[in-house]
Amino acid sequence: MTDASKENGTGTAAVTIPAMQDIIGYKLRRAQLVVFQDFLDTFSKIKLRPAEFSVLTLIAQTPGQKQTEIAEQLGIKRANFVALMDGLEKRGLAERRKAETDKRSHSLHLTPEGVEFTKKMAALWNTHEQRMIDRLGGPAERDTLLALLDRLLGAKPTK
Amino acid sequence: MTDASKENGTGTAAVTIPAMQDIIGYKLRRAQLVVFQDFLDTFSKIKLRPAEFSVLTLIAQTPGQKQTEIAEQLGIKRANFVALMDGLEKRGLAERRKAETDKRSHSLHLTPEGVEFTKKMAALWNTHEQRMIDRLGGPAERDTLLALLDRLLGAKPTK
DNA sequence: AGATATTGTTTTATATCATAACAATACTTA
DNA sequence: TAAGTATTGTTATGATATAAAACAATATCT
Repeated sequence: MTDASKENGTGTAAVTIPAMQDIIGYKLRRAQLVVFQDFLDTFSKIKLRPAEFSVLTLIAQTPGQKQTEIAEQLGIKRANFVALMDGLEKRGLAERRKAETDKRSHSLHLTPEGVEFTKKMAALWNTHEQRMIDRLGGPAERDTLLALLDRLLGAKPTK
Repeated sequence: MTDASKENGTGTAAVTIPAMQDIIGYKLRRAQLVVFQDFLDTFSKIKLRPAEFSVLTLIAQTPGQKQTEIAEQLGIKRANFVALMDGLEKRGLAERRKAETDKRSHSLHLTPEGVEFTKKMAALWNTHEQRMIDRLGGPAERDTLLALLDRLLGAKPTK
């Protein structure tokens, strides 16, 4: 029995002290750190961090979105997105364009160099992701993991 | 097909741009944040953060270990452990005792109040963990998830 | 005994993340 | 149309997490 609450025969519910290894949140955190470390090692050669990777990926996927839209999808506060985007722009990978329809907003695009960079990035990512899939045991296990994680993500607190 | 690399019929391997939702590391991170948020909400009433929870749990489980041992198990740098332990000590939940055998080290113990506190903590944790298990679909799915996460944790980079 | 290692600690640097305020622009509605 | 309100990108700032370097006290090794 791995459940944390059990009956102890006295009529009172015993509160079992959890074992850290069996705690969902703890193991999630440790696993995330391990996977991110592999990511960081993999991408150190092109000096790209996870947040930058995700932004370039979203821009490549759907060019023209504005900053707030990209930031929101990734759970990045728009205030913190500014420096991140500044970095990508200074490296010549992405650019802000004044939107015609809404002069407040910037629509985001990859530069030609950004397109090239993104290809190398995606190739690197493949090696990283394949390593993670191998560790899991194969694509079926990867799919299972993603499905379970989706369940955790599913119902955000209504509050 | 959710694989990132496929054949495109030209004889050259196409590098597919990953979809963020299918990236193991990304989904892991998002799920971890959601679970931690539930933890934070649950434990805000007793002002306890995840790191403090884990330290109290390990001390309760095995009293008398020294700081470095506890810190190492949790992946906390011993330098950063000091302030954390200071906090628990100031709250009267745990204490450092001079070790007889090694005057450099401190052996860590719960105070009587710490023991009481830990019971309330464990009860709160049960509600949190049960919520996570419910989201996953049940204890079987929880076990599956933990097993998959263990695989990711298994082979730390030899480097 | 002398060299070397470990323990807890302080200090410091960096990265991450959240909040508040602001100017420019857009939208709503009276 | 004018006035009030909301949104967008931005700056500034604070909180937290994390890592590294150095140090004194003590332990261990040779």
